[in-house]
Amino acid sequence: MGEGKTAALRKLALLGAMERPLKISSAEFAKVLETSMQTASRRLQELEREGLIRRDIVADGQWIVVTEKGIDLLKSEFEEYQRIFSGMEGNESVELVGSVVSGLGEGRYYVSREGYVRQFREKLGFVPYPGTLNLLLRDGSVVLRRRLDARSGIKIESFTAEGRTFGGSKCFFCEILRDGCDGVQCAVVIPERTHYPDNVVEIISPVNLREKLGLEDGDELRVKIMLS
Amino acid sequence: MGEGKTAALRKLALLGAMERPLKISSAEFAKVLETSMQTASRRLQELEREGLIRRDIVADGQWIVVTEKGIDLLKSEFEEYQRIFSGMEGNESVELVGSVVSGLGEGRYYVSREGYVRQFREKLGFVPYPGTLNLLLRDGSVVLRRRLDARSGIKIESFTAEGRTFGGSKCFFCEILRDGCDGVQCAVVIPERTHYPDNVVEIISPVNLREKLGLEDGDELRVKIMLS
DNA sequence: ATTACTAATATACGAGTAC
DNA sequence: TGTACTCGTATATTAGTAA
Repeated sequence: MGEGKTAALRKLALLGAMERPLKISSAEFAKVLETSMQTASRRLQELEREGLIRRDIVADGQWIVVTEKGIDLLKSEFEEYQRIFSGMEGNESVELVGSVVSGLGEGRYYVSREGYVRQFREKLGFVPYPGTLNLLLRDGSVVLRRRLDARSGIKIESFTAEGRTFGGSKCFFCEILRDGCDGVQCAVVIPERTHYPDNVVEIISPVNLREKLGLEDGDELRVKIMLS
Repeated sequence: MGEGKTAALRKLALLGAMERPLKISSAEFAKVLETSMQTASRRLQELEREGLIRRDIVADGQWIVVTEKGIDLLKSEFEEYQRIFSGMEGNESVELVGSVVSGLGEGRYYVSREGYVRQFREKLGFVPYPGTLNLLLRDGSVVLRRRLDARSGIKIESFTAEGRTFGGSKCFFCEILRDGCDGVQCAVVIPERTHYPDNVVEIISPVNLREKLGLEDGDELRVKIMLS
């Protein structure tokens, strides 16, 4: 019936077992969890075995207190919910992991077109080094990246020049999560092309990131992308 | 491995499926949940069957969006966590359910003692009707009531009069959750006696609650007790 | 009353398979 | 590639029992 281990821990916390020892019997706890007495008893054993609660068994029940480790576990779930519900109104970020790959040199060409450069300077506040740092996303990050699809980001308009059309894109400020990268302005650029792969992100920055960070193809990189 | 249904729903929400349809395959979702592809697939079926998500299955995956019902479920879990963690710093409350029972008339005697009345007036802001409304707590509420043990409440000092000692107690403001009870000042009184039963609460109020609410023995009543 | 076994049964999981 | 079966096995649950 219940949802298992953390649900049990959560109920104990709700009953105040984080603040002080809580006196409760397995039968009473079973009613709280809406399960059998045996399962309630077993849950308490499990939680104790995993160091999430401390118990003192007495004749007519047990005194229970949630440990630091237990509180940490609850906190991490709480933080997930905070991200879910506060993320809806703004300042949110996504962390992606991927490995450095060489593009086809296309990035270099596109990023330095005058029509783009002017918009980058005005909307991002910097003129990018002519070239993009391409990241091939790891499994889990591909799905996370799709969060960007829901966001409008910073719009870069399409324009015509040299007798052709250069498509629009959207940008998100980001941060390379690596030592010596604090304060380096970066952004991911996501072209609006309908058939753009979803397992790659292109990063631009005023500096040559590849050189500054000594990156080789295949190196893993972690990027924090601002959704707001 | 995972924690089941709501954990799956939570992950979907974290991937942004509350805001817009999320494209994901069972295999990808399996990696997020750290489980098998089959289980991931089954989870999505279950969530759909229970109306927590809506699905659109296409050739290369599925589009998923969390329904209103799903959002409500997540919200209710989020609120539990908020109660756990914000409750720690103050303005918290506990809702108890119990049935009205007749006391032994003791309440009437004690509550009207001058030494108590003076303190009630000063510390609670009202002079109670001479008599207490006794609630025999329901199963689940007995455990919840123990949260009051962790709180100091509003202290009523012991005193001597009529050649004997009248023991101390602590009070908590409360609110009767029933129509026509808005704004009626109430408080629960918990004597300090060591052998006081834990399945009963005594409520005082400037008015005769029994009469005002037309209560009979056995009627169920819901009370919201302020812990701060 | 408790907690916590044991053993029978119910449920959940994941490899294999179909489409 | 996908989703979603089946089916053998692992895990979870609970009635009964012991202490």
